[in-house]
Amino acid sequence: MAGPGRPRAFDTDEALDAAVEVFWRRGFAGASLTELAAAMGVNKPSVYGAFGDKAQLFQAALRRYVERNMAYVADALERPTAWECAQAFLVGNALAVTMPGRPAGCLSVQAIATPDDSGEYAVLAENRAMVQRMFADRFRRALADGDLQAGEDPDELATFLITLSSGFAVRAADGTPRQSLLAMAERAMAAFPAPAADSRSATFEGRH
Amino acid sequence: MAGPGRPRAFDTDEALDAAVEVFWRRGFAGASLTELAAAMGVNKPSVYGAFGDKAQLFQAALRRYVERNMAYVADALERPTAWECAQAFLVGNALAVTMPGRPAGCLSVQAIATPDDSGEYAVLAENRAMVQRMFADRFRRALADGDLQAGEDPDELATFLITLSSGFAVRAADGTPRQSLLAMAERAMAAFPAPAADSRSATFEGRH
DNA sequence: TTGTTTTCTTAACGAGCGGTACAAAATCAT
DNA sequence: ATGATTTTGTACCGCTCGTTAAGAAAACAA
Repeated sequence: MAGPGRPRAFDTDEALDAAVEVFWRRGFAGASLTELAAAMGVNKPSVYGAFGDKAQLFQAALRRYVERNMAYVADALERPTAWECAQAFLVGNALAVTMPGRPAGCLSVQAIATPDDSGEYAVLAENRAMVQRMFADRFRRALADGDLQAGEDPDELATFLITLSSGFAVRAADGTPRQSLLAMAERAMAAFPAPAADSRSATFEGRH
Repeated sequence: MAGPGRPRAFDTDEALDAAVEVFWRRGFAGASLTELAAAMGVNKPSVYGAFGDKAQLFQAALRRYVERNMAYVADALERPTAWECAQAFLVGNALAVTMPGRPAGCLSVQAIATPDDSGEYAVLAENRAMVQRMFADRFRRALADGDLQAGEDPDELATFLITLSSGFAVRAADGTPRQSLLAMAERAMAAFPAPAADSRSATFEGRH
């Protein structure tokens, strides 16, 4: 496995995890390479050698974040009904943005406030749009399955979920406690069509 | 009115309006004093002379923004019922964050992504908290008036509204069109207690 | 050993940042 | 006119940013 040349003196996976943490707390522009390199336990030129420039490092960190801290999305998409799918997403998001011992909020929402800073805003917006598309497709399938009543707009329902989760991220960063977000997830589900008559009261029990 | 000294060569009100626009588009950290001064049509030392440092300029811009672009909040708080109040707020917010010819999103949400940049994050979080408190108080009064059914939590309802509006701001900045946000406002109101039996279907008509 | 290759450390680069010194210019009061 | 006072324009300060040049150090292959 090892070719010629001096071996790398740090674990790139651990270093990337540390970078995720810093980007999560500080955002893209707010995270300086000095702070990043220090948190990663590595000198700045080694960061460039291993990950490329700041934008590439951020995108690697975003990928890592998605697969490590947004697993609840894939989880929700596999639920049998559209209603359970939506509920699992909102609850999973509320939990994810209020994880004890991790930065409050969502890297994908908080990392960049405003457009034009570079291309990074587009990367995050595309990430949000992708998640939205996945739920819209799921709801389209639910419509075909008859699991969602005809006349409902799958795109509108997906937008509803992503908008709520974006709000959750902002509020979590403001310090809103987990329980408040879970209560809002439950309330919001009252606006989701066709509670399917059975699952609604049961699934929230014992959660808070 | 005019004391001694050379008279100011620019209109401070117009200059502040220009600063609002820049902070709104770029955020606090993203707006450089060079860009601010250029947009204000003023040299940098004159900005300091008229407004103080960047933080003070930002707070003046925020105050201006609140009174010029968040009038829908005071408007909503004066509605006769809690339900109409909530609906007016969500619709007003959806319209405000998608104003044609103005930056998409909300200055109070977008301007600062992450804490610790200085004290500015706290200023904005306090602004959001204040609005939330105003609605919680309004809903407490509604409870006393019997306008909101007993057992409802005014703080939870207020948090629900602010969370939605934060989500609206993020989504608007992503390019979500006004109609989508209005549809979400209407949908979210299905989760708001006690539609009061009369007003719900009527108030949304002719809006989109 | 002697290259070859890769990573390491140190130190610095140019650019842009928020903020300011300084003197010329424009107004008031006397 | 003559100060006193305030704003204006220019030019600059120290600092931090992302990024890189340069050489020492550590592995492999011959």
